[in-house]
Amino acid sequence: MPDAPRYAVRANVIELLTNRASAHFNLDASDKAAIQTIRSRTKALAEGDEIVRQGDKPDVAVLVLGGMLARYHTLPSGDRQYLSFHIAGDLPDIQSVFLRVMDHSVCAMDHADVATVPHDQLQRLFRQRPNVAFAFWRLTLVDAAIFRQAITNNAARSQVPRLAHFFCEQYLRAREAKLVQRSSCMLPLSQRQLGQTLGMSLVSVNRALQQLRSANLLEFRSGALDIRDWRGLCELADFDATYLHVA
Amino acid sequence: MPDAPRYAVRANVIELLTNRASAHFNLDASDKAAIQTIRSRTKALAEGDEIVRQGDKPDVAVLVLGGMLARYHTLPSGDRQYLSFHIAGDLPDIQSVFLRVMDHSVCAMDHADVATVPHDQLQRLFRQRPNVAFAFWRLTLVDAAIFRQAITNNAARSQVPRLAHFFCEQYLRAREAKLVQRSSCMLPLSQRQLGQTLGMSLVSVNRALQQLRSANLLEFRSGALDIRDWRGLCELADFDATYLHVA
DNA sequence: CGCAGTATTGAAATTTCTCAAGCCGAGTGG
DNA sequence: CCACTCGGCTTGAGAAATTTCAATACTGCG
Repeated sequence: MPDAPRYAVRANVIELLTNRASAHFNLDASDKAAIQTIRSRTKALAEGDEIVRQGDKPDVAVLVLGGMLARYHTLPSGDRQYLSFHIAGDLPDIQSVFLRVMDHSVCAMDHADVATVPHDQLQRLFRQRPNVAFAFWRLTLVDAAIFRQAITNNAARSQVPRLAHFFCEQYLRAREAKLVQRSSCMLPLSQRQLGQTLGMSLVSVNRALQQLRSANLLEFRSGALDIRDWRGLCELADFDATYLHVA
Repeated sequence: MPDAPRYAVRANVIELLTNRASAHFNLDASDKAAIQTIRSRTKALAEGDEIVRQGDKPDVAVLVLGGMLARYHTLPSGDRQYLSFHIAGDLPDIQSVFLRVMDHSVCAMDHADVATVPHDQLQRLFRQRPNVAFAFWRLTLVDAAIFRQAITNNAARSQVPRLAHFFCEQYLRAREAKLVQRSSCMLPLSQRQLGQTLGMSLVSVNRALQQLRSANLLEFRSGALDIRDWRGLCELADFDATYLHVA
């Protein structure tokens, strides 16, 4: 028997999809009804499980129900570059509906539950319901805006602000998904993985973390991020949430 | 009277749009006919002209007819981080159809000609012709894939391969747009701007360039890139074109 | 209890940046 | 036509940031 459920799984699929889509485009009743026709399969993942790999040609897309997934490039050295992290309600590989070959991989950072939705169902839905298509299109556009910000973060900010900016983003996205409890959210990354996200060495991550801690801006340990001084953190990070295009 | 045209301008709009869209999704005759109803305004830009700025809420999108545009973030220091460069056929800010506020700016790197297309026309077109919507959606997804690659390039590759990778990408995209002539393409960036793209100092760019030159891989000067050894360059850069999702 | 993976620390090695000066080529005005 | 200027390119060298190496804790789990 699989692990005990860490959160309600089944039946969430439609609700998550509908909520997420509604947040991005005005949907009417028929749009929502159309989303209800989607049929998916849920699946439990263990830490490190790869759900799709660079080079694959999947015929389903993944919806995160709980836990955290990551997208990453695999370098010839075998090293990873993490690109983004995904929480409940995200569709980390929805681009695969239109881009046949995966240019990156997707894995679970921790236990996670996902639903897989066949591409053809999604494409049919998008074809019949332009509003729904626009909603998910917008989702992928916000995704791209986040990637742009990551370019700037990795290329133009020095290490401490860079790390701070990353935390701001994760925290705000978690809050948006109602996954923040008392100023803290799940963030199951090791310092090494943080380094593979931000282009920093493990040692540098460690030292940057200490600075953030000792400035009393946040705590980060055992897979959770706890914000102590949001204002201060944003200021240090030069964080402006516009690019997340919330609301 | 404006500058003499450096390439055919008018009338290209529909052709460029149709070609670009067809490259991304199978269009039938009615789809193409619908694209023909698009009405646009053409505009000549001088080097440095900003066409939209971070924070703007534009109601038109831009199609590049000739020359080169760039997208960039402006940092609080006033410094720029370039995000991507765009050539004939590209729609650098099509995301603005669905994301109201610009999270970055767009400027001309050189003389450029563009057409502006009202958002509402595009949205109407997408609503009536799902295939066309899918084509342009896919375009934005390739864009995102390019951003992902830039994250990896800036964060995980050392300076010489990083610069090499950037050149590979620009060259291949130019070739795709039929803008390569005898192994060379336009690339009107100064070394400083190259640095603001790749997160390198001007001096580092200069030294990395010298290495690429002396290894006989390429020439780069006065706004043009000339490839001498494509194989060698790709190898050095660890360049794999999959992410451009050509064809 | 002990292993394995992760975190922490110090110090040397390396990369990269900054500063500063000289060069070169295109455009300008005398 | 030439001196002048300006921006971009090139070069050297010291300063700073960052990585690597290596050794030592710490922690959760079997």
